[in-house]
This record gives sequence, structure tokens and C-alpha cells, in this order.
Amino acid sequence: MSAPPVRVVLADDERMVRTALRVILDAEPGLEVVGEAATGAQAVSVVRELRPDVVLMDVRMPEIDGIRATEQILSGMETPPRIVVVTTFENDSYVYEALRVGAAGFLLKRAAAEDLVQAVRLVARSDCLLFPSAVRALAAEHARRQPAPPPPWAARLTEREAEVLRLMATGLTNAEIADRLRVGSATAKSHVAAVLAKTDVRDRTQAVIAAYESGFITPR
Amino acid sequence: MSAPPVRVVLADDERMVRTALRVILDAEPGLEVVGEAATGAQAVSVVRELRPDVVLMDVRMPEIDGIRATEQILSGMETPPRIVVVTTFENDSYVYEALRVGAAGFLLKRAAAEDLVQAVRLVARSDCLLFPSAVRALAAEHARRQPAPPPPWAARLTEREAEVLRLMATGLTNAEIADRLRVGSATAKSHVAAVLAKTDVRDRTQAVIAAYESGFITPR
DNA sequence: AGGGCTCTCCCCCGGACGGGGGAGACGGTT
DNA sequence: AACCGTCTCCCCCGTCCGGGGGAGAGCCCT
Repeated sequence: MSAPPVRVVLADDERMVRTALRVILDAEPGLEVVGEAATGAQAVSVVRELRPDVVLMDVRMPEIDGIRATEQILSGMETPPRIVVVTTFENDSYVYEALRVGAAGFLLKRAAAEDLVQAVRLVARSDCLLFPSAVRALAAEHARRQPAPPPPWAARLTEREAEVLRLMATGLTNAEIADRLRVGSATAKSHVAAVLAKTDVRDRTQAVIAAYESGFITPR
Repeated sequence: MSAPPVRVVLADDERMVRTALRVILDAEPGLEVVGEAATGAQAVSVVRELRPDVVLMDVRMPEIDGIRATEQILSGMETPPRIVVVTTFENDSYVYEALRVGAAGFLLKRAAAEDLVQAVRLVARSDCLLFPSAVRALAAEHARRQPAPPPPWAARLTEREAEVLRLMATGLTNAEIADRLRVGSATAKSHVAAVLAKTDVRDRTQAVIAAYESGFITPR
């Protein structure tokens, strides 16, 4: 293991936190804390100057928060470091923000020292993302959308009716649906009527709305 | 470090993969491969019997795939193991599926041996999630929704027209919109006409669809 | 003072839509 | 054999919708 040490910069507005992190990381062979920053603005300039491999970035900081600092660092450098965002609460919307701007990882402040060390090592070596239980929230968030609560009426629709509803949701008229299905317009009409009855709505527009709202169809 | 070893079960339909994983993991102090399974069904029963700490679960397996096996294990045991889902491609929709059913982590087969070991250690110790670059996709997916691409025609709508479109998207008729806005039905009608023209659609249903698809309004 | 935009409201008209019936054909279940 | 569900198609009828005109009041900007 004669690999060059992983160079780390700490960005946190509280001196005690920086010190604690430095003690933990410097005690590890192969890890080296090369710089610190107490504000987002400082973080940006320090990182530009020192070009570390990894940055531990606090979210809440004066002047510029960790998210925007991350954004600026990643967009302004040709070989940006891997940035691990650190926060106290896992249900922060910061999680999503951090991922959106391109952070490589996410870490809770209450993480164990070993987790911290392994997080830095992993992030430094690959583009792997290391996560605390915060990702549970992300996963839950995603799950909340994907398997949308099964539409109660969807099960009652026949194959044909479901097909008609999908066509309705593309903005087709009864005649166009009939053409598409190669059936008479009267048939399309009665299928539409069945859909309206089973979804318990008044007109095709409300049916389409119900389809979107229930997750029967999804945007894009 | 006199902690009891982390007990691992491997589930993969290819013997060579299982062997490779076993070699890597058994070489690590503190890790112990206690069982293997070649199908999803086997995985479920083996895990129930051996009660390991961690399961490395392949996605593609005969009989029952890794996702459903994960689901069954997690729902059927009082203290289920942490399950790390393993796959070959990072852009699989399996990533989302795995998270949805409650997998603790996600790993690529081409991950380095050290990453694998650390993944197992991390997952065994905490409820942390360890991720490959696959999470990039998840993050991107999430980001793709949040700042929805601004509708091109939304800017051209007047305040009143936008209001009318939102009401249209709740399934109201022209008369109901008029009542809601405290204006004559002719007025609501002409606003609707303006919306249809500016959104370049034929009828109110297509307008509502455009509103959903463009992100002008969002489900739920 | 004039012009442009928005909001308001009116007319007529044709077509699409939705409600109410009914009915034949097919397949599966009892 | 009788029944039910599904898909297919037909009739009539009233309403809502969208297209085409036009027009007056208020506003802001030049």
C-alpha cells in the first residue's frame, strides 16, 4: 500500500467539528487533512487552491451554504474533488439538493468514526456513493412515486377499457379511438361510457385527470 | 476486535460468481460465508434457516428473481438480514425496485474486491446504504423531476388564463369555472379558448394533458 | 391622444360528447 | 342448458364544447 495519501479538506463553520474530523481522519493511515474552511466561500477558494481528493462539506454554513459551494466547486474546476456532504438530520431536503448538484456522497454527523473513514476511502477510490440511512428517505421518496397507490377502479376496468382510457389520455376523440382500435365509433363510445362509469367521473377530461392523479398513467 | 463475525449468505445462480465472492469474503477476518443459494426460492429458505447478518443477492435468478426474494425475506422474518442487491448493469430499473422493496444496499458485480468487503462490513454494522455509481441514476432521476423543464407556453398565458387552466385541470366545465371565478360563462369560455389557442391544442382534455406533461401541474 | 393588452361579455352555429335505451356474438362458469 | 361478462354495434336526444365573429371598459406605456 504505497499509494499516495488521500488528501482531504474539511468545510464546517464550527471549529470543534473540524477538529474532531481532523483527529479522526489524521489518525488513519493513507488519509491526510490538508485544509479547512469555515464558510462556503472559503471552501470554494481553499479547494481551488489545494485541489484535494475529497471534501467533507457541511450543509449549513454562513455566506454560501454547502450545496451552493459544492455546485460552484464542481462546475468551476476541470478535475473537481469528490464532495461528501455532511449534515445533522437525515430527513433534510438537503439530501436531494446535494445529489442534484453532484455530490458524491452523503453523511450524517452522528455517523461512527469508522463509517466516516470508510466513506472517505471509498469515495476517494471510486465514484461510489456512500450513504447513511438518509438514502432510505430517497428510496422512500422514489417508491412513493413509482408504485403509486394502486387505483381502486383500475382493477375493475377490462383490458379494452384500460386501453381506451390510455388513448383518452393521449387526447384522442371517440372517433380517433375507434380508428386506432379498428372498431366502430359506437363501440369506442360505449367503452368510453364504461370508463366514465367505473372511474365515477363526469366526462373524459375528469377521467384523464383521474388517470394522472391515481398514477394509472404518469407524465413524460 | 473480538466482535462475532459477520455471517453472509450468497445468492447467485452462477457457481463461479458464488465461489469468487466466497473467496474474497472468507479471506477477510470478521467475515464468514455461511451459506449459498442458486435460486430465489433457495435464497428465501436458506436465509430463513441460517439467519445471516448480510445477504448478497443477485437480481437475475431462476424461479424467483432477487427482487421478489428480497421482498419475501424482508416481509417474512422478524429480524431480517440486511440485503445487498448485486447486478451487472447500473442503469437497471432493478436499482429502484431493489430500494423499493427495502434492500439495504446496491452493488455492481464489477466492483473492486475491497469495495465489496467494505460494503458488507458497513451494511452489517449500521443501516447505512452502500452504493455504486448506480445511485447517480437515482439522483438524476430525482433531479429530473424536481426542477421540471419550464413549459414553453406557460409564460405566454396571462394570470387569468393560467388560473383557468388550473381549474380546467380539476375537471370543471366552463360554467363551473365561470361560477368559481365569479364571471359570466361567456368570459370563462373565451379564457378557455385563449388557453386552447396558446397551448396549441384542440380541446380541454388535451390542454389538461399538456398541463400534466409539461409539469405545469403535478399529480397529487 | 393614441395604441396595445387584458378582462369582460355577447351573438350564432355545427360537431362532439354523454345519457338512455337495446341487442347480437362469443367464451367461460355453474 | 342457462348464465354472466366482455366486446361489438345501433338508435335517439339534449347538452356541452369549441370556432367564428365582434365589442366595450380599464390599464399601461409611449
